[in-house]
This record gives sequence, C-alpha cells and structure tokens, in this order.
Amino acid sequence: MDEQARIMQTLGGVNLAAHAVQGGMALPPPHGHDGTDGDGRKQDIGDILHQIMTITDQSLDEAQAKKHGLNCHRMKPALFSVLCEIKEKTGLSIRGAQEEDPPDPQLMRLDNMLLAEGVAGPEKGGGSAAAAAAAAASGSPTDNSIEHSDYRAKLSQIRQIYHTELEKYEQACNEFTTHVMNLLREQSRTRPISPKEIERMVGIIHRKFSSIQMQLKQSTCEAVMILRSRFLDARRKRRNFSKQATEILNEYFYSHLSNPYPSEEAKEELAKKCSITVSQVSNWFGNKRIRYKKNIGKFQEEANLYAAKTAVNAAHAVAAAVQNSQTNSPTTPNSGSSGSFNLPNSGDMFMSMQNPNGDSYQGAQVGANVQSQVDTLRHVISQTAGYNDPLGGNSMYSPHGLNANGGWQDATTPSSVISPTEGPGSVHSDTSN
DNA sequence: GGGCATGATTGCAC
DNA sequence: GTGCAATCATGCCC
Repeated sequence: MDEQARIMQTLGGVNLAAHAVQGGMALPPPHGHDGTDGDGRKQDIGDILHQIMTITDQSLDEAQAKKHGLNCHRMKPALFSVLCEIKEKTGLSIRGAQEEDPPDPQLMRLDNMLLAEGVAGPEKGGGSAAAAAAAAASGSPTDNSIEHSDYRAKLSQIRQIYHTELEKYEQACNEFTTHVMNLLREQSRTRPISPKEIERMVGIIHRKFSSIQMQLKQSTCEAVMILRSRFLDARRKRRNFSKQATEILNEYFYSHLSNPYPSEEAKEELAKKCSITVSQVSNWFGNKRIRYKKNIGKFQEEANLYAAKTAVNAAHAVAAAVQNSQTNSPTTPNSGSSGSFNLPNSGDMFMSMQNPNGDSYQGAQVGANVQSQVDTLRHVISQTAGYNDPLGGNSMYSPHGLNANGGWQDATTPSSVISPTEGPGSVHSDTSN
C-alpha cells in the first residue's frame, strides 16, 4: 500500500498532493494543512487505490456501491486527470503516431479491379465492356451475344452478392463501433479513457473490419477471374465459320494461290467481311496453306470451282470495263459483284478486277486490266476445260505455285511486304502468273 | 459411334 | 512476329 502511494506520488513527475484532495466516502477526513498532514494524504490516496484494486474481489452489489462511492469521491477528478496525463505520456501517444497507415496497395489493386470489372462502383451494365471486348475477339456474333448475356448475368450475380455482403459487413462494423464507443464512454466515468483512445479503438475496429472486407473483395475478384476464364474457355471452343466466311476466304486463297499470304490490311478486311478476328484469318490461312500443300490433288477440284467463280466475276468485270472504256466514262464504273474485295494497296490483281470502284481505275489502266482478266479467263479455261494456253502462262490454279522445296514460289515476298506504291495489276498479281 | 473436316494451339525455326 | 508442322479438340455427316 505504501508502495502504491509512493508510485502515485512520483509517477511521471506528477504531484498528486498538489491537487485538492479533501474528504470523501468512507475515507477518513483529511488532516490539517501543516507538514504533519503529508502522511495522512498519502494514506488517503492509498485507501482509494486499495479500494479500486480490490473492487473486483467483492460482490456485484458491493462493487456497484463502491463504484458509485468512488465516482462521487472528491478526489476522483484529480486522480482521473492524473491517470489521463500518465496515459498520454506513456505508450499510447507513441502507438497513436504509428497508426497512420498508408493505404494498402493490395486493397487498392482489388478496388481498382472490382471497379474495372463493374462489380464495385456504379453499375454500368455489369461488366458489359469486358464482355463486349471478349465478344469482339470471338468468331460467331450470334453465339457471342448468348455468351455475352450469360457472362453479364453471372457478373451481375457476383455484383449483387458482393454488395449484399459488403452492406452486411458495414452494418456490423457500425453496430459494433457504436457498441464499443458506448461501452468506452460508460467506462470513461470510472477509468481514464480519453476521446483519443476511443478514436483509436474505433480505428482498430475499422481496420479489423476492413481486413474482412479485403477478404470479401479478394473472393469476389477470384470469382470474377473464374467467370472470365470460363467465358474465355467457352470462346476457345471451336465453331465452324459460316459458309459465306469460308467462301470469302477460299476465294481469296485460290485467287492468290501463287502467294497466299494476305497482308495485314487484307487480313483485316477479310476479318471484317467474314465477321471473324484477324488471328482467325491468320489461322485459317495457315491451316489452308499446309493442308493444300499436303493434299493438292484433293484441293484441285475446290480450286477449279473457285477459279470458275472468279472467272465469271472477271468476265463481268471485263464486260463492264469494256463498256466503260467505250463510253469513256471511268467515273461511273459498275458496282462490284458480291464478295468482291476493296483492299487498299494490296497489290493484288484480283482486287483490281473485283473492284472497279477503285480510284485508280482510269484510262490506260483499263486496257491493262482487261488484258489481265482475259489472261485469267484463259488460265481458268485451261484448268477447267483443257484450254492450252498458247502464251505459256502459269496455270493459276495449279500446284505450280509451289516450289520444289514445298514452299510457295514467291513466299519470300508475301503481299504483306509488297510496296504500297504498287498499284492494282502489278507484277505481284496472282492472276498475272 | 466412327471417320473426316476444320478451327485452335503448341513448339520450333527463322 | 510470322509461318510451318504436328497435334488437339470439336463439329458434322454417315
């Protein structure tokens, strides 16, 4: 007990005796003001402390009564302020300084991701942007719309669950915080709890709940990732291209048989026309080249078919060109036939034939085009009806496009590297081979 | 269900 | 990065 008094008197340099300490509860009244009262005051404080220390050893009723007595004790405010002062000067203030945490980068990442996926933040169609982007890279527009809506529905479910759970957590956090604050305020009547400490406690609670929230966000992110991967897997499922798309690709392939390497621009145009992606066009040409090379005999029939088709188109173009040259009205060319291409700078004769709308379709060039198209017809007829080309031109739809090494003769100079300055009907034209 | 067709993927070379 | 070759996986037809 003396020890307690000694501690209280010296702790933190606070002189308890300086405070007005008089009378109270069941304590003996203070002694006089002379020097002899020193021991008495010490005894007084010691008694209070003793009561505080032993309050838990007593029954509830007794404790309540003593608690009330202590609350009403005249020394209580002084003792209270001293204890507050001590608390301020000890670890609390140090800890308080350390609690200013920077924003958690992981949490920020999660928040950003949830925002980007349309899970967090205002609803913007439930991640339609992500789904649309994925759909754009897919092959079949009809199936995409189904997958798209499916993806959106599932993402919407995730969003709903996320917000419900988040709301629950926030509600629980608020309730718990209020409860703890009330408790601390209540306790602050009997023990020194500064507003700063309450604030700190609220901070701790919020941090605990944010770590739970982070787990929720993490789980949501994982769910979105799984959904996405499933969606992408679904896209990976093979689907045959439409007949029209295959026809367009075949037409291009067989009309460029001597050099079936479409330029990037041509690929893009083909992709657009076929409603597939550029990489799908690349895949298609890769597969086609290898399979054609492996089994030329089998593809010969197909080649002839497309050759005949091309010839018909060419014939129409020739007729139109002749008519145009006769009437000398190059500014009013015939419209292109269905399935024609309009690929800028491709350097392919096929294009110039099929695209009489081109700006370059003028004057002297008309004659050259007509001649090329006539040649094409000759080659086609030679393949389909045994026409013997008296000019000794290459057979357009024969395997002659392949060299002895199994590669295409001009495969080293694919159309992708043809100079853009070359106009239609250039020497790289397949039909001129 | 089996066989073929075909789009996609992978590993390699350049 | 592109193309080739092999292979896988799925769709389609019988």
